[in-house]
This record gives sequence, C-alpha cells and structure tokens, in this order.
Amino acid sequence: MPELPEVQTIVNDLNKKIVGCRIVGAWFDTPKIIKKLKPEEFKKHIKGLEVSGVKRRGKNVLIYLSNVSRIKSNKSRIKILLVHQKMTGHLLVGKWNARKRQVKSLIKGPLNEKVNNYIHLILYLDDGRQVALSDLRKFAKVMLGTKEEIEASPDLTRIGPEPLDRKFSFNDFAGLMSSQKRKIKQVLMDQKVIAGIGNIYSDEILWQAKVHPFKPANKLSDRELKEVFLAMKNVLGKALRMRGTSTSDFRDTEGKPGNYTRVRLAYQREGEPCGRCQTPIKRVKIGGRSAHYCPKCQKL
DNA sequence: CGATTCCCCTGATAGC
DNA sequence: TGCTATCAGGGGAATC
Repeated sequence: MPELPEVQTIVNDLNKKIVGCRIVGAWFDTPKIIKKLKPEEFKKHIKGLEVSGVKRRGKNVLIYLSNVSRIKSNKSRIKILLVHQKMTGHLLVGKWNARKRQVKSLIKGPLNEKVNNYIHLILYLDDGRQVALSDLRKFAKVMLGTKEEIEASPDLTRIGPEPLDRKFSFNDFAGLMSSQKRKIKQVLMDQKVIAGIGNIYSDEILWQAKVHPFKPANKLSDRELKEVFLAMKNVLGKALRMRGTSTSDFRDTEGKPGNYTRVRLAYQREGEPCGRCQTPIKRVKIGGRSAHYCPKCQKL
C-alpha cells in the first residue's frame, strides 16, 4: 500500500519521465475510479493538456497540467490530476495496447508481473508512451479539476502537515499528539492529523521509537514523543531513499518493487525475532487493521 | 467527541 | 480437485 515514501518515489519518477509531455487521449474500463467529472468529460478535458510538474501531498499524487492551446479562456489555465492509489494502485509509465482491451495479458519484459495486469486507466502521451493506472482492487481514484478546485478539495485541505517538512517541528508534533486521546498508532495513521503515514510506517516508527502502538497519544512522555518524532523523520527518510516497501504489491513506475522491504523491522514480521532483543514480533488487531510490535521493547 | 462496523474489491489461503 | 468462507486494508459513511 503506497504511503509517503512510495508515493514520493512515484512522484520523483514521473517528474523525470513525463514533464513536458502532452496528453493526447485517455482510455478507461472502470468509470468508478474517475471522480467529480463524468468519465466522458474527463476524457474530453484531459486531452491536449501538457504535464508541467508532479507533486505529492500526503498520499496523493498531483499531476499539474497546463493548457498549451492558443485558445484564451477566463478559466484557470492550470489543472491538476489528483491520483490516490489507495491499496493496490500503481502508476506505470510504458506502452500497452488497450485498443484491443486485452490489457490483462499484454505486459512484457520488466513489467511482466501480475501486479501490472489490472490496468483500468491509460493516459496516452504524445511521444507514444502511456501513463497507466493499474489497480487490482479498484479502490484507487483520480480526480481532474482546475488548480483552484483541487487545492480546495477535502482531499488536500483536510489533511495534516507533511512529516518530512522541515518546518514541521517537534513542538508542532507534540502539540498535535497532546490533543489526541486515541492510540498512538491510530493517530499516526490518521491523515487529518499527519499526512502520508499508513500501516507500514506507523509500525516501523513505533518499533524504532520503542513505543507501544496502543499507548494513548496524549500519554506519551516527552522522551517518547521525541523518539517517535525522530523515528518518523528517520524511517520515512530512509524508506524514501530505498524507494519504498513492497510487502504488499507496491511497484514504481517501472514496475519494480521497493527496497525497504528487506530492512523493515516490524511490519509483517509476525513471529520473526525483534531486531533488538530477538523476542518474536507480535501482531494484534487495532481498529480493523493489524499492528506489529515487539512485546518486550515496546511497553505501554 | 470517540469507537465500532460496514462497504468497496479480489487474490490468497484455509477448511472441508 | 474444487468449492466456499474468511481475510486484508485506505478511507469514508453510518451507527452506537
């Protein structure tokens, strides 16, 4: 499931690969993925737009598009295509043959993995390449609108600060935690509190900080808060440098998995020895999600 | 306000 | 072998 490091990896790749490209058409087979606009309108509106840059906010990919046509308009010339990959979404850059609607068996070479066999949306670029959204569970969503519309949408306005933003200080973090009675694991995963952290990195951060996932956020000691804050910066930074985690089926725009998978110390390591004390990692349910932690190192 | 449950979707896995 | 039940999980909605 793509979280901050995975989404940022996608964004970095897209910035290297598709900036300056013009979208000449679109294809889709799952209309429900397209929000706000009717799918046919989406097709019409996105055609002819040129990619000017790609950014990330929380777990959202923001593809900035500009209208390069000479037709003048009072409306904003800058549009944004917001993509949320949810759990199994992938943004891939390559070439497929969707006209034959045989997208489930056309991927060859380095993309020859089943994870790429569920393409539901394709943006055709003017150089022959395509940006494809594959998504096994069809939970992903894309939303096209003007820069103003998208920036004002709840997807971007109702989420908390960026954990890797240097302006996001320890005092900011401690302030947010002090007003939260919920379990620290749930608070870290709550996009409205902090943006971009999900199940993988909340487990990794709390393991690193030696804090029990069930501890109420406002009950953390000052020392624990500092540990969590530091771990948050360190874990996310390292995972980003390693191009993300692929315990599930995350893939970059080439279809390649991330490298953090092999250095993770808590997430989906149930029964395996803790990296500090060798105690088997435990797995427990919390709010419908699973938490992994060391019962010896991470005390309540 | 917070906690819980359901829903969306489909491959993997366990049980029979 | 093959069928069926269960589960995972981001996020939003509904309910308690």
